[in-house]
Amino acid sequence: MPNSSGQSTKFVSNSANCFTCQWRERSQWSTLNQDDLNVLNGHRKDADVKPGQILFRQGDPCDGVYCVASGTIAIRKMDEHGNSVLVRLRHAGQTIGYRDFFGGPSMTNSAEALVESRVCFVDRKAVAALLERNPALGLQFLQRIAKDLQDAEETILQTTTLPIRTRLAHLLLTLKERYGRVDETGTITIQLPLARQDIAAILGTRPETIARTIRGLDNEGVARFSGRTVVVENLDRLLDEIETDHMA
Amino acid sequence: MPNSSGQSTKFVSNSANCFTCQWRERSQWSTLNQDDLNVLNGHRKDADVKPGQILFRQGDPCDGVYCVASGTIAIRKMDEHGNSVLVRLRHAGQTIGYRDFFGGPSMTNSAEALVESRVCFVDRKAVAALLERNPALGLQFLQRIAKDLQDAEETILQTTTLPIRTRLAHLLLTLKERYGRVDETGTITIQLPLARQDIAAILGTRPETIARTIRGLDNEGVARFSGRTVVVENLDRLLDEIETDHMA
DNA sequence: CGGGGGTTTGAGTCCGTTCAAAATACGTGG
DNA sequence: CCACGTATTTTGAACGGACTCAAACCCCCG
Repeated sequence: MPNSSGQSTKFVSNSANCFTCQWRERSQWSTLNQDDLNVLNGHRKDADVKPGQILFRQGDPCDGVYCVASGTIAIRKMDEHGNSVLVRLRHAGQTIGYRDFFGGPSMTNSAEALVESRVCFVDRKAVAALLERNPALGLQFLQRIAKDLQDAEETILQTTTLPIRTRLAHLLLTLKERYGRVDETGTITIQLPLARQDIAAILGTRPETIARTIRGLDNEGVARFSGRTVVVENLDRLLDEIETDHMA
Repeated sequence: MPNSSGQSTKFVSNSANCFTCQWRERSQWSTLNQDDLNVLNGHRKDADVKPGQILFRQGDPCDGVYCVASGTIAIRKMDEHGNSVLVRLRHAGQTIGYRDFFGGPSMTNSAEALVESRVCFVDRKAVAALLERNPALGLQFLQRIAKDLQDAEETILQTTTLPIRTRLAHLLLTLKERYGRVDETGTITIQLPLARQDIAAILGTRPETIARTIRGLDNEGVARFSGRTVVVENLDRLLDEIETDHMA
């Protein structure tokens, strides 16, 4: 059933450069020395991907790993009935596909650009060679997968216990870290990289519910929404949404 | 808020033995040679844990990893409001706590015996020493965490898309693998290691809902429940529950 | 026999869904 | 730059699955 239509992105360009990549120090590649970097950079291809474009599909063979140079990528998982969720977001500087690189023969989910992005692809053999040369790299991946698992368990807990409004507040708070800007008065402006239906897919609900929930937050002045721009004037109001749980 | 009451299990006994452990070949320790096994066995303690007894709590420092010699252990995660879910089950032959061993300083969830069990504990330093001696061990852990992450994502997908009845059917199917017995007529009998409230905690719902859902399956003859014994006479009936989705 | 935790059942409510339609945003070509 | 077609978002009304609260039941154990 997977890999039903369309084609995955072809990585042919070579305009990026690992040596000058601003994200390298914060990525798992930070452990690589100059020689290693030469290997990495030599086996790297990149591509410019447009919103909606697919990097790879669930079920595709795992040919290597992907690095996000800029933009935002959605990782989706679907079942045999066509149900799907947006499992996680990957941002500039993050790597994609390493779980399946170690875990299984094929991709267990698909990757799609949400906004115009630039992505690098590193061939399977190159990754294997680097792991051989530099054992610390494996530990880096290990720690990242461990973190991903923590996040996934956090998501499980939240989706089964918290109402959608609270989960949306959580999402806004995490998006704030990466896409938010604070002005002198303390007002926060977030440029969402997500369409409404993608917000729905992250929270595991329907677009209609998201529209209503957003309207609710907007009406009550917790956050002002217009298109993909969110303005939060009073951060405490938003924090209250996740504190109180609106249970007790 | 975590680690609120009671005390974790003390591991003092030394009645188990890694060399004769029947699960070793199927575990990540299968890569260890005789010398390595000596290290492992020398730094191992074990304990007999009763139903409801706690191995460790969320927030505890991560002092090492745990091996289930027999029985079933529940891994639970809770948030600051007291909400909790049963994130996964660990059975005889499986290891516990390796995610936090690599990922973070402290335990991100707690472990509790569901039935009378025997569990080994391996000291943090011993695990580190073994990883040093045998790099393949790290890869083994890597693959297991990757698998755990796959399972977690599968759970996320199911909890957000499937109704509880279908999820219960899924759960029964997986429990069948480990706790099921098939007689000559093809009838399957499953001895659940779980109380009703734990089934609820796995599916992310309330005990009342589980009681009603079980009653539904029972009434319709999909599976007969009495206490912790489940009898499935026609496996196809159960499989239909997850096939059709009862959507289209 | 009398707790006491776990399970079941019942009735009412609510949150989120479904289906359908209107409104808005977006991209493309004239 | 505007007009048009398409996709996304919003709104409405009705429905339904799971939750809440509460009581009864059960079973195991002392």
